[in-house]
Amino acid sequence: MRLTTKGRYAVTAMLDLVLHSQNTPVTLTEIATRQTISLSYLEQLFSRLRKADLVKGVRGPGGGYRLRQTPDLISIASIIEAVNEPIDSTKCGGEENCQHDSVCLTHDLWAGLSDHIQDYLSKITLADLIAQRDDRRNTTKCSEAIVKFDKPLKYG
Amino acid sequence: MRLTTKGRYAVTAMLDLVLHSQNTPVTLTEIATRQTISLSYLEQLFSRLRKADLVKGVRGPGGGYRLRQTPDLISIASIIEAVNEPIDSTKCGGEENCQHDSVCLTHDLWAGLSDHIQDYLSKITLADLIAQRDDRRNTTKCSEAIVKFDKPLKYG
DNA sequence: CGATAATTGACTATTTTAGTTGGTTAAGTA
DNA sequence: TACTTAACCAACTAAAATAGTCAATTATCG
Repeated sequence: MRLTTKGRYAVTAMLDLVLHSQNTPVTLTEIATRQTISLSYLEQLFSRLRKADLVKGVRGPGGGYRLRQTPDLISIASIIEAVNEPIDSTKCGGEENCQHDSVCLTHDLWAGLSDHIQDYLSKITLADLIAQRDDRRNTTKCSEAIVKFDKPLKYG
Repeated sequence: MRLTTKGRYAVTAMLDLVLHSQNTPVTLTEIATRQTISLSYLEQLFSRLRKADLVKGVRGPGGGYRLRQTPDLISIASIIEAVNEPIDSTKCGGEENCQHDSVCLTHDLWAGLSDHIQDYLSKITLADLIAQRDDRRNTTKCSEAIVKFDKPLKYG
């Protein structure tokens, strides 16, 4: 699992989507202006997020994007995986010329690390991040408009 | 802490350096041919590794590179940090316009993740990887020439 | 002195990331 | 039906990071 700014953009956008989800879908234009990410780049990212079944696009006026599941079911790992190309860790996978040299050793290390991060991020969901935010709001001076979830949100 | 192929190259090269360290320094040309990394790219990487005091260059015939410390004192984290640009995680650090929005939340997440990986990789040393390799050699069919450390190696 | 190999810097190529442009398609609204 | 909205799509450009090339300098060994 690679960690680049691309995944970070995707997580930011998804978080924005959740935080501003009322019963109506959230448009990419809104997210773009709020998070200062270019609309077209968001389109690329959401194309992948949609294909990974994390979000659902709703066309036409009043349209936008909506989560497919509740935020507690969407892990950070799944978001990052969705936007990144699958990694090619099969360089010396099971080949017969494998000599357990430094290439192989590094491969093992990276695979282990990847698993580790994967494990870590798969246990953190969008809901966790929001809960963390709510915890903080009490102790900080930040005066952000509170997004209330007084009505049950639509998903899928 | 970013995880890219650059750090992976650096770790691979450092591992190769350790595995082929007799009492004489190891040249970049050797590492380049063994690991199929371009010499000039290795030069760039080792320039940084040297500035981070992980290796020491020895000029002239019979020269090459040598570890500064014993392999059990060189963590994977230190290698990756050495070759990567310091990350600019100060986008919304302590600014007054911080609203704990999704940008901030993602920042917190990333910072936490970075710490986590840092912690994980700082506990793995080059010596650990070699030990892992030695464990494996007994159970595999690989017939790599064994690098014996029958003489104490020079460092620094 | 001559060969070796690090050291340095400028420069090029490739890939990834990010953004732009210009459409089409679906759905809601007047 | 016409118009607007906003997803969806594809080709293209720009910027950045990664990877590699080339040429020169410097230290050291024989």
